[in-house]
Amino acid sequence: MDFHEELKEHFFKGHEKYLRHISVDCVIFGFCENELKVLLLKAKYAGKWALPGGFILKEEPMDTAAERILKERTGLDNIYLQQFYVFSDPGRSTKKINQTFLNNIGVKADESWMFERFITVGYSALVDFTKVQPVADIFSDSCEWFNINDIPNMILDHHQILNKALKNLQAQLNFQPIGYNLLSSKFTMPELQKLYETILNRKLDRRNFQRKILGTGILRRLDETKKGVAHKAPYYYKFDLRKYQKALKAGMGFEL
Amino acid sequence: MDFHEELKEHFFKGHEKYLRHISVDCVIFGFCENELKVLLLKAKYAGKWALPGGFILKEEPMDTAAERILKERTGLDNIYLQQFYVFSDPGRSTKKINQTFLNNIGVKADESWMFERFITVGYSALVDFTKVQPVADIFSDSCEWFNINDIPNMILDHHQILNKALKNLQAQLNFQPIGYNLLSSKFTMPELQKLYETILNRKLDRRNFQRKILGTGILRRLDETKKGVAHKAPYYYKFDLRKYQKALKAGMGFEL
DNA sequence: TTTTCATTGCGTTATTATGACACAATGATA
DNA sequence: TATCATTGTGTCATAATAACGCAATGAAAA
Repeated sequence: MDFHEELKEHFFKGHEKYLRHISVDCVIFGFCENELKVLLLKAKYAGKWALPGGFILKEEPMDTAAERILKERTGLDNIYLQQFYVFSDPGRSTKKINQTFLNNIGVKADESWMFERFITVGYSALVDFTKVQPVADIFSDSCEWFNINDIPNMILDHHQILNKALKNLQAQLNFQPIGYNLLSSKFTMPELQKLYETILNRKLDRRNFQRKILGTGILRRLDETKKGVAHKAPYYYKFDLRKYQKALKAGMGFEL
Repeated sequence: MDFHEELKEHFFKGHEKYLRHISVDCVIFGFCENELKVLLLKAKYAGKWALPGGFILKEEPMDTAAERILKERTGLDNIYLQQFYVFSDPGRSTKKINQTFLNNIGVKADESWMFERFITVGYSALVDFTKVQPVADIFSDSCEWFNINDIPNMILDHHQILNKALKNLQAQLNFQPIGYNLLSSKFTMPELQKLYETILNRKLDRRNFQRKILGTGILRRLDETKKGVAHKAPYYYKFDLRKYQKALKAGMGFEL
């Protein structure tokens, strides 16, 4: 099926495949070069950016839909993913954008399930930046990482969704271990601290941070140190998966 | 419009009024006689109980839908209400219950938007028990309070929804003031403590509790004491609304 | 009237957690 | 070989927390 056929199919038959009025939008966080990043799509004809999103198949669990979307945009499986809020403004509709879209590919349409109001469930994902291969979807020209402090214009309420996701992430940081999903398998203490500082958007005391993190017992220090740094070499650490999972479930009273 | 007509209208025309596939379910918490209660409806023909729920009008914000449902079941306005989770199992459908329901009122039906899969958004409400007048809806025989530790059989995943709401409430207790919505306007310290103990399901030290709660500054002690108790009379307190609201927004680092 | 007793208000103390900071060790670069 | 940014480890004062003591209250029992 060629591109036009696929699009027409989606606009005029999509409601036979997907649930109406409900969508899923993903805020995909990555960490790179000491900066917190978010993966965005450039919506065709909207001239604005958008969160990776999609719809729920009629027999599909919502979490699975989010995983599917994540997999399509990043190539990643088995990702830490959770819903964080539902956005339901009655004005949430991409009618104008989608009509322009159809117009530009030479299709006149007054009606489509895609023009209707959508309630969207926000999902938050934490991924290993280095393992992601961004892939655009059929509504988008490109798929790129953006610094959290340098977000472009976005369609609809996507900026609000992003903000809520960030606040959610910040709040979680005090109760749950986070780094496992955002860092590579081994990392140094300064790297982990930078991650926390970036998410919380404030400086932390190096020594107190180390004491508290190690106090939780979720880290295992390796005998290996980082090579090629022009100063004392920091140790590498790994997460102790067993204790990490335990801390995830039990939560950890934790004040940074 | 009589009862039958109203029901048939709902089953066969409801989708013109409401969004398909989406519902809202409310976990309504009250506090009475030192026990945490939840308001449930007895679903006709299901023989089981259910959370008060409903649907979203096509042009209605979801929060407004939840408020509307709450108002209809309790008579209350301006209630503390928040979404806490979305439940989306593909098997979430009241098809069987609703078909029995229609059958019993003499209507044969193979198709109705009400038979389809529903994704439901869970809302949690905190209300003043003494002000509630429980009212059943057209799908229910009765509307009653249940002790949180003595919940009857419930339809679908409503038990899971209730559990999630309770966990959510417990988690909030450490960061946000709660009592204002659940207690009458004036109350004693032991009453407030009982509320906390009931929600958290564990004993708290009387003296430490008082120190911490007062430390937040959200309470104002009245000059009045409780009358007619066979021991030292406790003072009455009120919430300092200004500081209470402030604490709601800012959160309060708080460990019980 | 007096005594009893469960409960309250207000307090103390030991322990633990937290924030702020000092200092020697490291290892590539100058 | 000296320099220097950065790391590992430790200290100390302060704040928060848990555990508990004791006198005061006031209706009910004696």
